[in-house]
Amino acid sequence: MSKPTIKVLAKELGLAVSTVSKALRDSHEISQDTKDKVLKLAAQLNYIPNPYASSLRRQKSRTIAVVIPEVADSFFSIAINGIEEVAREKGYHVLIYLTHESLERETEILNEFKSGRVDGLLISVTRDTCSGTHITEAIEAGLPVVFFDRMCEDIKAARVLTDDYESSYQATRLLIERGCKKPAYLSISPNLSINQKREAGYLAAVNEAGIETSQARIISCDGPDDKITEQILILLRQPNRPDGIIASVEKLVPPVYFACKELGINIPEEIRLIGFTNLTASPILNPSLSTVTQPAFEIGKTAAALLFKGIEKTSFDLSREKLIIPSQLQLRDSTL
Amino acid sequence: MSKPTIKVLAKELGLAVSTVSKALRDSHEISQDTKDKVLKLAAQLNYIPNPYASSLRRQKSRTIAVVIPEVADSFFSIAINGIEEVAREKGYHVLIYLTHESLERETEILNEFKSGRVDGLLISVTRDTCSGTHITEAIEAGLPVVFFDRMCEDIKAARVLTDDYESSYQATRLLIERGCKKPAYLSISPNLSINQKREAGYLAAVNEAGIETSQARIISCDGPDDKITEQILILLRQPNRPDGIIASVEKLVPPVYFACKELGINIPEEIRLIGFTNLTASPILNPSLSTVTQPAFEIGKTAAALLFKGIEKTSFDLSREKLIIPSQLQLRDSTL
DNA sequence: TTAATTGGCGAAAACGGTTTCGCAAAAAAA
DNA sequence: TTTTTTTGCGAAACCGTTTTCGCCAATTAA
Repeated sequence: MSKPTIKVLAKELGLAVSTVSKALRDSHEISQDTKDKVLKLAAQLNYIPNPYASSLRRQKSRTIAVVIPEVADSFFSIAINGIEEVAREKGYHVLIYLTHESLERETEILNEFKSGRVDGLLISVTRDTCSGTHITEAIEAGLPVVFFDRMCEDIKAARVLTDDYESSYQATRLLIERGCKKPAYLSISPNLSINQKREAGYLAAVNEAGIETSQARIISCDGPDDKITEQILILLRQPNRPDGIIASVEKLVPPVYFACKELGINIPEEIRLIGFTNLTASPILNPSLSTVTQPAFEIGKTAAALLFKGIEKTSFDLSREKLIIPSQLQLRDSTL
Repeated sequence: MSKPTIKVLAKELGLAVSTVSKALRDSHEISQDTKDKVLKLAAQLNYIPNPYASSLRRQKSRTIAVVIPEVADSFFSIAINGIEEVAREKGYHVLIYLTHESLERETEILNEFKSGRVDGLLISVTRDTCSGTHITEAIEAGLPVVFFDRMCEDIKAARVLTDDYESSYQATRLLIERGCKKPAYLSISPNLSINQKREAGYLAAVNEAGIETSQARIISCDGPDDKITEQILILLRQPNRPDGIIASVEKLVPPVYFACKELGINIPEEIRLIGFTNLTASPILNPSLSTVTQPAFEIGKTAAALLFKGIEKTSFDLSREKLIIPSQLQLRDSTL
């Protein structure tokens, strides 16, 4: 029993294929009577239209792409959750692509989209992306694009972000209020949009508090992931080590804990810590971690909803949209 | 500059579309000379073949589907990493679908695949799946299917699993060796394949040690996620409370920590704990958590590789394949 | 030398839907 | 009544590839 096509439906009912097609799409040209018959037989044979035939003719795929650096990260996986939810409601399918921070891969992937494989794109860029032209090319080729979280400042496209500057400012202020005189800011990728804003927020708070630049450190933990702990150890072994740390991405949180444990530095007594993370485990860390929690699910949902608006209403100018969903500061024992 | 099709290439070069198509696919019927010309122009115009036209004609999509209960879970997100890696190598695209443990959704999704949208399926089933026929139907319709992690025992299909029985047995033995007289096993979904094996492994170890059934408890934490902690509190408030806990899924780990903290029960002095989880935060929990760590990445990679073997070699009988990749016991402070 | 083969290419028919257009009959308007 | 409009449907083109044939010329075998 091979898959029934629209042709066999037509033959079975003594109708033309065009009639069947219209009946299935509930066209007004077809009588209710005929529609009923067609629908009935279609249900009976469990007819499922071939999506590729439809895509070819209609020049749309009912598919969107999600391009992200990494999926094994609480922020991105939760965001995907939000994206999938609205895609499903809309009857769209979701293709997923991981760049692993490789601009080259990202470029390849985006280039492929010029073929019309997807109707829209949700992207959180690599840390090296802003030098490329692949995204603007895709946009110019007519692909609706929404940045979420990580974006390129100078590309005119929709974006759904969180309040990186503000939340980083608040996090830094918190450390200072709790008594930190030498708060340090840890990052991974200096030129990433979100990092620049978080860094700026940190600096604003530090300057406002009148902390000398010599005491305010911005440490960029580049290099391979397994070397991060070493870099933090070096930082914490300095005689004039920081008494507060902002871990600006999730990945930096475990290394900070490791380093403190190794050096016998007590959190929060000797060093206060706050991290940008959505880890569910934050409350059960030792000590429990104060976090800047991003609205990952909402960002995913909102970005997807925006994208669909752009896909469905061509009159809608997607590129003007800039949505900010605030993060939340959750205070726990690491900043007592 | 609209997208160049094979037709414009043909016209530009004064060739037939069939010739161009064959040249692009490096057919032996075409002279090297012609191929060079075609390839050159194609590169120049950045020609990307329309995937849907190709899919329609060839009746294959170069796309696979990944159907999982949830993506915001360290096991599944890491597994996706492995899957995406091999899909990319093979030039395949990856569609992702989340069931959120709903059998109904899963059925809808699988039904859609009868249309030929995907060439293969990687699935980790919901906790209610085994009652349905949707998977066997898909297989019978000719879709290559590989189960990974969660599967249905009685469906004849390929599977890539970890050694749930054995690792649970070892974990339980560890608790007993460290002195636990009353180890309890916590689960979420009793009828899930992986749970049954883990439960069996637990029981084997418990029986082997001669622990009375009255002291060996299997607690099923059903109900909504936010009630889990309450159920564990009830368990731990019993006068004859357990002195060891196996948290058989990641989701149970935080509630156990919460409950112990609330009741002032010390881990590991008063109760030892081991969890099935891939959380990167395990080493920095309070106390650090001993885990059964599943080879999530390898499972994803292996399952995908197997699937592609089934897709590419029709002679290969996928359904006989059963691969087991062992988990690792990582001992930390929660079982000292 | 002629016959058989090979190499290189083009015409056209798929793949399975969608959409445009045309046509007849029925209904409404004149 | 005739004319116009509406209703319901079918024929055929089309989306962009792939693939099967068939053809002619050039090469090889007989």
